[in-house]
Amino acid sequence: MLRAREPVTLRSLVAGTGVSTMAVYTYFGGMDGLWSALRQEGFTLLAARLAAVAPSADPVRDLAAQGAAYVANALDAPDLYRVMFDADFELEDPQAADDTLDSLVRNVGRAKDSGRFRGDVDPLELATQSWVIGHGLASLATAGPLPEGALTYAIPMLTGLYVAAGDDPAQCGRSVERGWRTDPVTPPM
Amino acid sequence: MLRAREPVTLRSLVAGTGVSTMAVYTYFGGMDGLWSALRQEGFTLLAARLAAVAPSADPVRDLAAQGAAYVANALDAPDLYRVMFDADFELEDPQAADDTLDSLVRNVGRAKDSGRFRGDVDPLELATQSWVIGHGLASLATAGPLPEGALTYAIPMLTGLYVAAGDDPAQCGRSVERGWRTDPVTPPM
DNA sequence: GGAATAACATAGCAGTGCTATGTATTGTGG
DNA sequence: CCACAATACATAGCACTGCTATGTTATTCC
Repeated sequence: MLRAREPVTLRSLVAGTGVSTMAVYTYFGGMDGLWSALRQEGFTLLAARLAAVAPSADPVRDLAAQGAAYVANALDAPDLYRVMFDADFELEDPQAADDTLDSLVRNVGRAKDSGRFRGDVDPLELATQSWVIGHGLASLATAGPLPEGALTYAIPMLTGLYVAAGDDPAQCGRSVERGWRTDPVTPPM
Repeated sequence: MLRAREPVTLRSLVAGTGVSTMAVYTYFGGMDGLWSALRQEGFTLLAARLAAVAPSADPVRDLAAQGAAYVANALDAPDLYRVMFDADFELEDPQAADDTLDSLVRNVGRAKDSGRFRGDVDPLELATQSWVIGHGLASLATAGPLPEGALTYAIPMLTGLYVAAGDDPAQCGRSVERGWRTDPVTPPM
């Protein structure tokens, strides 16, 4: 994990590569393009990591496992995560950000189909709310104010959210707990 | 609301003031100190705004009203809000950040005392979880990816959180709804 | 195999935060 | 009341930043 936090400058980037500063302009069109490409890469990695959560017979567990994968992804590369949401949200490929949500939306749909969630639950809305919890935890944890242990707040928070969506409290608690405890593994490149 | 987002430079700051760049070093000790002072001011304003939420007879309503005040504060000055959580969390006066939470913690305690929340609820934990929801919404909304209307997700999310803490679902829904609809007013300076 | 095009390197520009130094201005002890 | 020390700034300049204009190769196409 990076700790030094020295500034990322154009000249420091090309220092060890034996290449000149112009290469950055050839491939990225400047520093803005480089940061943009980096954010894009961050969302691609995130989407891949969420997609790597193997679906089980329990869609609520899978939702919690994806939440754990989301937070773990942020903590594995906190600087990258912060860069992703630093600038105004203008990705040249917004599809990558949508893919992040889509895998959540699908699991909410599965939970509806299996009768765990009520029929009037909007999958996109509930997925977005799960995202808000994951981002809130990841953002505060990577920024500093939230202690590491507070990440387990995701368990009661997600449980409350999914119980409100219709799931049985006891069963939901077990599902979320098991999903959250799932050791998230970085997907192969 | 600021839209231009031109870079904040030392020379552009002192341009119209008839003062030289050295004044910034006399009063803030450099740009880092200036940004730090700006973050500090942001937390002071936020704490004042949360403290300005007048307590009612319904502590759950007050919690939701503080959530609304938190998000409104972020949306009134989105650039300031982002600066607050941009850098590593090193405030010269962490008390200002703690004050932000304390007013929430007190309302959770009131909800416990009135029997709305269970006795085993940890006020600091539940206040922190409310903060996570508020920050998640505010951060995603000010960064761009979340549409404006999604801020009302706070209502079902907070309701789910407080119902899980022991509140009656129907009563909690009414309290949170009323609290969230409270028009937040900027406190006098 | 000559020409057009891309992929770089070199050098330099305007602008950045910051500091060394100089110069008033203010407060203070006798 | 006044020499004097300390503060509050202004001026000039340094090292560094992202970026661009121009030159120099390499590659590709017909």
